[in-house]
Amino acid sequence: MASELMKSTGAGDLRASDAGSTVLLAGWIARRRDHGGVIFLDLRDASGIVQVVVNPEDDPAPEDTLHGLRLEYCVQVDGSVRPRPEGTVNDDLPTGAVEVVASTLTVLSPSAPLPFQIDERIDVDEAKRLQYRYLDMRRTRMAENLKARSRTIRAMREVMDREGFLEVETPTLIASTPEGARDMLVPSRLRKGSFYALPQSPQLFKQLLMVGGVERYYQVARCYRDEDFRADRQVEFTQLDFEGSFWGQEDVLGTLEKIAHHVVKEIRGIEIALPIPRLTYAEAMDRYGTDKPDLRFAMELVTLDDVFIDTGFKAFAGVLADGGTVRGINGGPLGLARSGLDALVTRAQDLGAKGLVWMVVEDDGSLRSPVAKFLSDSELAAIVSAMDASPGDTLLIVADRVTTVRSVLGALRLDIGRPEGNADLVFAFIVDFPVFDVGDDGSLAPAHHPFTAPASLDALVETPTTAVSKAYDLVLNGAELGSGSVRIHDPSTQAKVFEVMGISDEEAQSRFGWFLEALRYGTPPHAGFAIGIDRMVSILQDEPNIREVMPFPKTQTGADPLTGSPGRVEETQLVELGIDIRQEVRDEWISMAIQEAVDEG
RNA sequence: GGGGGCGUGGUGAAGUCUGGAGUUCACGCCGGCCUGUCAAGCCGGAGGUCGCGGGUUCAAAUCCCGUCGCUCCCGCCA
Repeated sequence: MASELMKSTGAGDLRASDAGSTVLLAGWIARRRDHGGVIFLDLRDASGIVQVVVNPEDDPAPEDTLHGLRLEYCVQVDGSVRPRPEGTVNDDLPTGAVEVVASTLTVLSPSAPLPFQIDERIDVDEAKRLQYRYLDMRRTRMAENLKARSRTIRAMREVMDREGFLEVETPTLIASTPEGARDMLVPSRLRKGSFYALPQSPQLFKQLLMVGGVERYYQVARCYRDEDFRADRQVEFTQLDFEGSFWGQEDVLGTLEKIAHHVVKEIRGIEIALPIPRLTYAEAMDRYGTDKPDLRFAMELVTLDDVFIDTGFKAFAGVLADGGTVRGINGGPLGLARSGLDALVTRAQDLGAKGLVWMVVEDDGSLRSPVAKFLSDSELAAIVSAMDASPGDTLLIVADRVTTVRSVLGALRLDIGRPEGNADLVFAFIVDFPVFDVGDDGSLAPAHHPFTAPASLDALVETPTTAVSKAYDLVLNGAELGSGSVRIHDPSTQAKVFEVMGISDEEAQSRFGWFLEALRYGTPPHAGFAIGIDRMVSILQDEPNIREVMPFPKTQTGADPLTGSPGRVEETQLVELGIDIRQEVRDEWISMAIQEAVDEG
């Protein structure tokens, strides 16, 4: 039997040229204006909104049904499209030139009173939105974000297909190889006491694909990292992961430029300038105080060590004598009152600085500042010159260890900086990342996974603290969109890198033995990248956090208010998995159950 | 693990600093009127243990302590 036709066209697709045609619509009542003798319904479906005119005397449905229509009822309308009468055209609606006169109206499914209004103008509490996400996504904001997400992924696939990449799915139940972030673990029933891990990335599998001769791989990959949440971090997230054989850094960055260009064109309808500018890690840290600089504005950090080399100002002299540095940013014409300047000082202290020196350039070129009296005329003049300061500019100066100065000024820069001109989306590549992050105490911590190729093996061995690797990031508007690297493809280099990183042969064999074995069979040179899709879409959509572009995200404590996950499970399930919950955890469950019972009365 | 913000009828907000009757505004909901509205309009109505617990006080949405939830940030995220 043929399926029953439930709708013939999208409500939002109707235009003046459709006038005269008969249509079958189905959707939800977004708004109703019941005048008694005539009822106007704004019918919304996935395509948009159109006005339906219901005349009770046409008998499209029983009178009490028509006047009983409520918001978000799911209805079907059989009717004819006609131009709106003179003077009633609604220019705010794409369909505003026409309306549909209902000949038959059927309630497919009534709606209970709503927990919140499907209304763009109200910022409903997000916990409530997540609990009723299926209603939230009827709102334009979520509906548009889901569409943008889909179009972004489609645009990415278009580039990958065009470039000859093979889409390959890698497993999501894998061996745990803890590499920094905590793994999400899944117990095995067949092997009690053993656990799978959910992948933090398909890293080692995609490298196996290169060994396997795939040459060009990509995947829209769900990844998991069991760390704390942020506005741009969820435990579960999605990446465009890709890798190429006989590839080096230039091939990867070139592909990223194609992806960025195509995605922005599809989502924003604009063409970004290529090539994407590049900064080395060292340059980025030096000029912007961060490895993910927001390049929509300049406001670069200026080093003032030379200016204060013989200063009589004890605070600066002391810092310089201890091997610290004095640097500043020209905040431009901030026009702050004393209270605003004091707030910046407090902010700097919250960020870890011992203090913040502010200076305002007066009309005559002199500097107004609490510390001006401690500085010589030549020092003041040198500051103005070094910071390219003009009358009205506010200068912010921090003296401390270099790591502190960078992080504080980098953060202040983001606080006060505003996009210049029509800078909207500004991408950047950060290249030449160090192999190790050097702590203030001189300790070394690997900055990347141990499969990242060093720029020079000799340099890595001889001067590990300054050695760089063939690792690179893609940054957009101050957010890290993703990371990649050229990988190590030869076992002897891999062994050396493990050694430098302090990973013993035994440890390497036990954790990655299966992978190291694979490297022995003619592994091609290869390189790749992973783009955080959630972050990219959230920025393209001007959203403040990635939850807004995820259909069913979790809250900051890892819970889903809709389904109640994570939840406790039956004892029988635990027994089957060979999992024994400690008594102190059980006690906690009991006290939480009591608390919940109390909360519910 | 730590720091900040928020929690008030179904929704959003004001009230909290400076204690004095659950007060106010908008939307929604229920009933009535209404044939050109489009955030329809007009009339009437219902609806709240001010997240929860404890304390101070003659008196607590308001002050104090604790706790839960949401959120932003630090740590963490090779």
